[in-house]
Amino acid sequence: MPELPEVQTIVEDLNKKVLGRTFVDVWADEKKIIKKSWDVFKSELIGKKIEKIFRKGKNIIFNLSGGYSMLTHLKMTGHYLYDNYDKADPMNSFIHIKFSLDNGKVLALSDLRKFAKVELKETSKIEEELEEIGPDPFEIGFEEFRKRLRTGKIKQVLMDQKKISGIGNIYSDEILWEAKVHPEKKVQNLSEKELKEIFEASKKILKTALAARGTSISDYRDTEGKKGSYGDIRKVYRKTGKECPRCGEIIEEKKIGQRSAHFCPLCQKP
DNA sequence: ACAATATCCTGCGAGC
DNA sequence: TGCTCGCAGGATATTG
Repeated sequence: MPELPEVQTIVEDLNKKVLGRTFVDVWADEKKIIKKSWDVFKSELIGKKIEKIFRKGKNIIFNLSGGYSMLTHLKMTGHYLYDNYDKADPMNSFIHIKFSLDNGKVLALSDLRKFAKVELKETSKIEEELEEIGPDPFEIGFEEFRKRLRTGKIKQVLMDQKKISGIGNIYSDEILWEAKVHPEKKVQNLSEKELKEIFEASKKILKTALAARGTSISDYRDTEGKKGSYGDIRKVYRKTGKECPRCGEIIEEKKIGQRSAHFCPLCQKP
């Protein structure tokens, strides 16, 4: 599922490929992904030029001409595919939206589970929406990071986009393993040292994953339909029953909230 | 005010 | 072999 490293990779690719292009047509077979009337969406989008593409948390925002912006969230299984992507991979075959561009090429949105969200609104309204989303670990220093966490189980808090954005289930597991902190530990019970470790681990893991172009254990693909390689070097996520790469203990899995957490019971004591 | 739970969706792997 | 069933999960809505 796309988290910060995957979304950032996509945004960088999109900036190289579709920045400055104008939408000439749009097609969809699953119109519920669009949050407003299809006819209105289509008529508002066509003719708009892509002036800027950026990321806020896990959201991708296209600033368009005419004071409009398109906000997209890929949720679990969404990914963008551009022009000549890898069609041999079945994961790239769940295409529900196709944006036709003025260079004759197509930007498509593939989404197996159809959870993705596409919103087209005035830029000021989109900006209001984005204010709800907290900063990612690269945008703040340690003091701000600590201030934003406050209470709750650390894994859940790390995944709360209002507090800190960009981190989901995969990287929260990896970050907490790196920082040697149990996922169920309460924020208020964490030492200064542990909080600092978590903050530093957040940046380290996300940076490493970005360099690997993300994690593609299940569904994530880049705009060419290619996989990222962080899955090959991950330590704990979906490694239940395997040995901890640091101490050799068997990795455990536990439901925290509705999410599965993977951790080493020896390195990450409760 | 906050936290726990249900909801959306569909391919896949496990189990019979 | 082929079926059924439950799981995966981000964010939001709903309930406690």
